[in-house]
Amino acid sequence: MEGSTPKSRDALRAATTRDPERTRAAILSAATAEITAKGLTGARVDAIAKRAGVNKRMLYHYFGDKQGLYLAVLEDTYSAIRHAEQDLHLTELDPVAGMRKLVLFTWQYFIDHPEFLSLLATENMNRAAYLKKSQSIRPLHRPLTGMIEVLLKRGEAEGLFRHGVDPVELYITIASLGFFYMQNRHTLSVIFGENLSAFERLAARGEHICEVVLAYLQPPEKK
Amino acid sequence: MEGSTPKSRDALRAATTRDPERTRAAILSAATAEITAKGLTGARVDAIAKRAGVNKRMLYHYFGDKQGLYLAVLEDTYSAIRHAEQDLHLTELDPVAGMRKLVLFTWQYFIDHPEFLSLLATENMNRAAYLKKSQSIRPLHRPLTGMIEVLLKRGEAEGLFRHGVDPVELYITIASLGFFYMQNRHTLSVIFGENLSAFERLAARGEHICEVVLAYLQPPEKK
Amino acid sequence: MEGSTPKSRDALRAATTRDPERTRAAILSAATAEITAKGLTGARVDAIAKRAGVNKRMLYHYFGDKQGLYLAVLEDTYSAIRHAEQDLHLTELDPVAGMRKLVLFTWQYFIDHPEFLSLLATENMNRAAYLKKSQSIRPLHRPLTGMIEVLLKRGEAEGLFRHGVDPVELYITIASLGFFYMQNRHTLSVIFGENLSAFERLAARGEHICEVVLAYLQPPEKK
Amino acid sequence: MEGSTPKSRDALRAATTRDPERTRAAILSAATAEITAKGLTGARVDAIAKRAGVNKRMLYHYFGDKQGLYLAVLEDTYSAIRHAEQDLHLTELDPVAGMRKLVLFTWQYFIDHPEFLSLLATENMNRAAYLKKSQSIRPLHRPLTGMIEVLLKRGEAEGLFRHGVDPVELYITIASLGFFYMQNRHTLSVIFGENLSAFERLAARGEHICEVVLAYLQPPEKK
DNA sequence: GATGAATGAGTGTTCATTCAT
DNA sequence: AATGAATGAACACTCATTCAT
Repeated sequence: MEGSTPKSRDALRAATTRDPERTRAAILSAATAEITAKGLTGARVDAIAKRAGVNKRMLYHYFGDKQGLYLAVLEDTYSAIRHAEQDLHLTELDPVAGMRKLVLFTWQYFIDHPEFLSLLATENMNRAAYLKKSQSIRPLHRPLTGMIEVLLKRGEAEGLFRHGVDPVELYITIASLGFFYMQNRHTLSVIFGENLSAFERLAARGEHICEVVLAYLQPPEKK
Repeated sequence: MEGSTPKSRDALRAATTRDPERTRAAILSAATAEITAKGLTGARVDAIAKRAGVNKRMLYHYFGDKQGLYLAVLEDTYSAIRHAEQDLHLTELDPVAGMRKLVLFTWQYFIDHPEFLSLLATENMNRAAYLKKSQSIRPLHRPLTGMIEVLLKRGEAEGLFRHGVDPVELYITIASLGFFYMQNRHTLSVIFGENLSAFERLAARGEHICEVVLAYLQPPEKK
Repeated sequence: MEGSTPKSRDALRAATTRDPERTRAAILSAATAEITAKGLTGARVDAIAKRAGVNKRMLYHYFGDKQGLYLAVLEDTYSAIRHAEQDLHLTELDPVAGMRKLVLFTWQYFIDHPEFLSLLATENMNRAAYLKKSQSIRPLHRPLTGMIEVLLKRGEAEGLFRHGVDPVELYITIASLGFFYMQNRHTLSVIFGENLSAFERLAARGEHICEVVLAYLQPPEKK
Repeated sequence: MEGSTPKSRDALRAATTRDPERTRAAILSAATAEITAKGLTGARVDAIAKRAGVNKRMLYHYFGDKQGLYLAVLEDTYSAIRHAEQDLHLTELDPVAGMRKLVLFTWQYFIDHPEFLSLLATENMNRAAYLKKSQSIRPLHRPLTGMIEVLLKRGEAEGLFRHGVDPVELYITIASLGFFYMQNRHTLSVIFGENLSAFERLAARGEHICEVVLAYLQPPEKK
């Protein structure tokens, strides 16, 4: 079972050369894979080291202990999605197009990054104990709400969106509709007797999410 | 660290009398608490036994092993929500009222039963491996989709709901909007700098969810 | 693995009727099977009870504890071979025929009763600790040496056997030649790459043992 | 109960230095003692570790698990006797002297190495399940039968031995006569009321075994 | 910077035995 | 006489972490 974890290309190079940067990256990548697959308590330090192709002692050298490594994984993972969002340049688009782009990007991101879903589940089982200790994560999120706020304000002014929508509440709704589906698709597929991971099913869900969000944003007076 | 886990009333009675029914229930209840708090790998068999106030050997007597106990918890937990839904008698209400009742019930259920959220997160990290083994869970879900289907059909006929809504997709959306919020409220509170667990915040979210769902269901021609 | 132990006919009757004699016999028979298959430490009290089709508590009722049960098995097993030997009525035969009959009987007994071999191995790993406690086993063996002594004396007087053969030493030799082969046939088959359990192989070994014993007994002056 | 198991000299050195070779040897030696004293199921991993003076975890580091350790003990023990036999250089002696040397060596080896007897008993209760998995044991035995074959052929040619003696059958007979006696001397001493472990008794048995084997080998025409 | 050996507290599980009915 | 629930000590094995080189 343990034997099947293949060394990544990073891992192979880390084993042969003395490249601290690469060693660190290999550990982080291996840790992300292990922890998101098995949870924090389920992940094994030995398995991470083997997967990274690195001596176990190195984990402690670079990250202090298992918890430090976990925190690094958490920060790294949050950072990735927030930076990807920045690259969307939503505020340069018109409100409806911008909102649609955000919704679809978010949905696609959850499809492409199951490790993000998994990590959040783990961290919330810990009641965000590690996240609270992080100095770097909180500031990452200001641009996100800012961006949504701009879109909402402009849409409101142009009569495209309803009044009084809370940007945080809205973002949570956007995330919910994709996150829950992707995270729980295994149990949902069983209880409903349908394969929710099928490609067409995912596309249909994306369209559904757009409809739900946009229907909600539509101003009532237009009806 | 965990020495303070208090014995429940069930536990105290199970310890003094020879009542298999009660012993089994005490174990199941303690296991649910432990597993939902720490995950399957994080939960400790010793802690479950101590919390239930029974000898550790009894867990194995009644449930075979830790995995068997986990499966029992899973079945028990799923059964509870599905039976509570049946008690709503939704099909006796008019479509909009029925839908609203389902949405609010679901939201309130997630607030009241954090163990349900937690357990689903755990099971999905296992890719539903245990759920797939259960014989009893699948049939539990037929009435749920049936109930929603009836509401949708009637609403559609009466011109209250849009056409072509998929009951499974809709239920997933209803669940998403509450589940994600409650499950991830710890991390969300940190990253957005707001206390999402506050009482008024929960009430507001409930109202928001209703609006989102009903806005989506509204037929486009009415707008 | 545990599921395959079938209840014997004794076991089935013991379960339905209140027949102490039969219950006791069923337990003894099940215990013999378990203990000789897995050794004293390897045998499980639960497995014995299940195999006997009897409540575990009954083992304690009839035999005190696991060790008492083991001692009963030991006495029962020794008693069986010694009584079978008595039934040979060796002293009524002429010396060579009598000796040959003893040798072949012993060999056949080991073939037919692997549990005897197994139990002796177990008891000798305990340095005969239980056997020493038994009151009934020692007296069982006087007829055996007596019988051999008679044969040797008569054979010696008739010039058929060499002088000064010690009956105990001779019996040990007779037993050795069959016992070792049967007890260790599994490892011997592996290390020598031959199937020592094959029917013809067993027959050949029986003839070989006879030859060895009789060659030894032949008086040197005859050569 | 077993608290008095003293640390061997190997064990004491292994505890103080970081010497993998010695640690491994100390574990193997301790395991041999424990397993041969109590059988595979009776042997305790904790007891082995304590006796070896190493941390329990090291057993798993070097040998995988208890079964792997047992297999190593088995291979090590078989290897020892087979190499000791090679050192006899039997084929350089005349047939009768060579055979006598083999017989007496075998007898003395069983006296000196009770662990060999015990281990074979254990392995045969397992129906040689572990031995069958070993890659290294089978080849060890070819020289033994080869050696005996040479002696038999030469003895036959010189008219000293009878025709048609099977080397495997003969070796089993030689081993039987000593093995059974040593392995079962505890029960035999009880049932026959004699101390079969007494020094003079062992010497007498050695002489008896030689007589039996050589009497069998003597050609019939000489009689 | 990097390694493999070493540790002690703990993991799920099993044991022979006893209790209450 | 017979049963199934209940027990506590022990079982093989694993964990994150540290030491010596």
